Amino acid sequence: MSENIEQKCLAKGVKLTDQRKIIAKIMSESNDHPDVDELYNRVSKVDSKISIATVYRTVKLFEECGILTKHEFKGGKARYEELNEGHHDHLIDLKSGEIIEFVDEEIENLQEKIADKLGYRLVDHKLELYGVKKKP
Amino acid sequence: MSENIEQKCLAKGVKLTDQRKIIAKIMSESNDHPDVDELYNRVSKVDSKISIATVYRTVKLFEECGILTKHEFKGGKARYEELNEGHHDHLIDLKSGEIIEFVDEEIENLQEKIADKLGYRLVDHKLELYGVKKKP
DNA sequence: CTAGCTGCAAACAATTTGCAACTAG
DNA sequence: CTAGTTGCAAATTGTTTGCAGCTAG
Repeated sequence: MSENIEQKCLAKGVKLTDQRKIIAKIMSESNDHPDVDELYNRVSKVDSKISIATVYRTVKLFEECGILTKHEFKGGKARYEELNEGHHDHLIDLKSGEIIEFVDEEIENLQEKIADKLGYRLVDHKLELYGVKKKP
Repeated sequence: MSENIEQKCLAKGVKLTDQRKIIAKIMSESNDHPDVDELYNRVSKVDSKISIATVYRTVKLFEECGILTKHEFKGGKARYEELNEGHHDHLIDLKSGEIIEFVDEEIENLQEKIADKLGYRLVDHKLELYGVKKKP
């Protein structure tokens, strides 16, 4: 089964401080995509002494360890989400700001094919759809 | 044929000042995707008195008028490019930073289909591929 | 122990804004 | 004429960093 964030830190030789444990816990419990400010708010409720600098540092560290991914959606601050095995893309509701995750095999393959055709090996990609809810 | 930037401004009732004309001209002559700083450099060569604030303001105005599009590629400043009828996406060479434009009907359709399936009308999207050149 | 972490406040980088003087229409 | 624009410098916003003290392993 999928190991949790603390186990991943252990595996990477990353020191597990109290503040990191708290940030890790909050992130694994979050089903949305909080920005650093929001994450800082949530973290502060558990330990009000944690500084925002630590949150920034931790979030970057976790990203480098492959524990979190960073999203830079349109015109805003960076948002983070836990990185689990299943890759997915995002559809952002322009009215509400809600973020819907989706997976589509076909589109993944197509991207590989395009990169290949252009003479590149695909390393990473970003697909974001922006839309508004349809009337039924 | 496609109208030029100045015509578009006229049509939108946007006042055409000297600085806007210069910025418009530079942008239509640019085949790359300059960030504001780079654009400011190019513009300064024509009129060294134009301030960077004006460049920021103009670029935002032009974006709102549908004259330019803004790209926020990974971890950098915003880059701009003229918006012509032909939509395209980008592949970014992670080694050189080079940006390759491409069009793929199939992927465009697929995106519509996905949004639709999720109950949304697609308003905009962003697809960026990040890759490295393949050895032949 | 000690390499690595933390909080704090100051530093940065990109972008925005208030204001008084100017200019396109 | 006058609403809108500009240049300047100061202000904001998101993020990073130097440093002295603290802590996990």
